[in-house]
Amino acid sequence: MTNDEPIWLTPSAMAERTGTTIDTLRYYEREGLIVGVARAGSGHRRYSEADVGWVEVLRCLRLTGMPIAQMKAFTALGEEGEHTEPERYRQLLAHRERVVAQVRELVAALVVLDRKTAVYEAALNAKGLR
Amino acid sequence: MTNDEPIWLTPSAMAERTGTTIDTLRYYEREGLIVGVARAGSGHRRYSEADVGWVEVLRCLRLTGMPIAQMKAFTALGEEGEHTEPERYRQLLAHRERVVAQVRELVAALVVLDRKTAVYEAALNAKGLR
DNA sequence: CCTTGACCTGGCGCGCGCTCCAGGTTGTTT
DNA sequence: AAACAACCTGGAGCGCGCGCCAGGTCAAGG
Repeated sequence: MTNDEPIWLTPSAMAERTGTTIDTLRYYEREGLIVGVARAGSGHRRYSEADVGWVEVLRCLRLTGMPIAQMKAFTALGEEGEHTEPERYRQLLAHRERVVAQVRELVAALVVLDRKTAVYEAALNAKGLR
Repeated sequence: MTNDEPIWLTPSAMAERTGTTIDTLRYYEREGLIVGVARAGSGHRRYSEADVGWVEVLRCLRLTGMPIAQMKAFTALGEEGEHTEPERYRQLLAHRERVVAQVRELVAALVVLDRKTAVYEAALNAKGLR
């Protein structure tokens, strides 16, 4: 086992890896969305690969519109232990359904927008043809 | 031509029809997103069917993430006259592309979430089987 | 030894999109 | 006539999700 390579990430590296910012990472940690971040002797954060994975999950949840408060609850469950797995699973499935609904809503909106663009196309064609 | 039936809508009826709130409608009007709303002698708003159609477009734009400022610009173009049609068309197409990108992002996030749920399923199954 | 830059904590600020409130008018119902 | 609901204007307030800044520490390079 050799682990003298940079097996961890600095805050800036972490931000780049996960497509976030340092400020957001600190904010999430303060809110309890990221727990157990290691520290160097200097007090500087040292993110593990596991942290990367977790932040990627967090990003998915945010991107799909989950409020911070809910992400907090979800994270807290994870901290409570294995016995909360069924509940976490349930929450994830519920959120998944919301995301599917979002997609449907977006697609429906696209249809409306397309009707609107069609009107413009017709108008512009009419001008072209006259 | 008979038009003594309720050919227009009161603010509350409008809110219900378009799935918004009275406050939002007033806000949009103040921001210039809705123009030329008729008034009764009392000063009360009287929305037309054309208004309904326009608000539905506005809702689609908002639902798909267009900022108010951009909707404002789009509306202003419409007020400027027919010669802005090509530009409005262009903006609509550009926005359409952003929406498609959003959908793709959501779907990608769904995939990640599904991987996560799969982990829970595996864990829960393992428990069930032991 | 001095500079430079990445990082620390704590907390304030902010843009967005509403949402709500006060204080007043209108118009319908009983 | 009195009550009640719906509407008006102008403006303040708010929740969210960060972003930003001051003032200080730490580590490495020249």
